Amino acid sequence: MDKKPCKSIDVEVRKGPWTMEEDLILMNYIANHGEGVWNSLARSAGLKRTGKSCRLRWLNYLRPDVRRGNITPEEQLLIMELHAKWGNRWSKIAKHLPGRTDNEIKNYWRTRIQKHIKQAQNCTGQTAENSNDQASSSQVSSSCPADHAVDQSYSPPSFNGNNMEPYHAPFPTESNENLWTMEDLWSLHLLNGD
DNA sequence: AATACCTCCAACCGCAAGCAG
DNA sequence: CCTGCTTGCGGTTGGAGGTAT
Repeated sequence: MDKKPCKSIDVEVRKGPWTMEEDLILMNYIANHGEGVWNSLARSAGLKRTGKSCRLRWLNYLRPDVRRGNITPEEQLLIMELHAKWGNRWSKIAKHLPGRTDNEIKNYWRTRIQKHIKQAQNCTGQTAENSNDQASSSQVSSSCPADHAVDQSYSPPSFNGNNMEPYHAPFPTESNENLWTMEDLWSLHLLNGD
């Protein structure tokens, strides 16, 4: 893939966190030209990023319809349900959760749900090793009872027992995640005149 | 107050599938 | 049919921020 990092000139490729400027460039470019061939998009837009990186940034963060944080109990249930059905098919699962990205669901699963699965299993006397984190990746539901156990016995702290209470999704808008909010970006983008 | 540890998430990497020439 | 390129996906990692000691 990156076998030929530089076809013509040594174009240095930026990595790491995106800057506000880069975000704006990408947003403006897509607003004007639409999504397209990401590699050439990156070049034409003047971004020193790979097409992959641009695509990821757009899909996971910049898209206007993307919703981040604040996963509702309903969504959480749905994720668990679909994961029990399909395993780690994050993109497939994401399609059933409008505005959610596969990356977010994946992260959510790994950081929140999986943790509680382990805890639940420890409580029921199973060892964490038994359940082998990755078990779900390929054989998933069929051969992994633990995964089903998830559905029923796993009870996320946020909405278990007493009827799906809280999780009042504290994160207002993730505003503090980056130094600028999506609203900032979009208003800037509008100012820049699309 | 300092620092060690933990959690979470954005972003990168490698692989595979799809497609065009 | 073969080859190379692009896209999409899933796994993994690095670092920022939060919490505990």
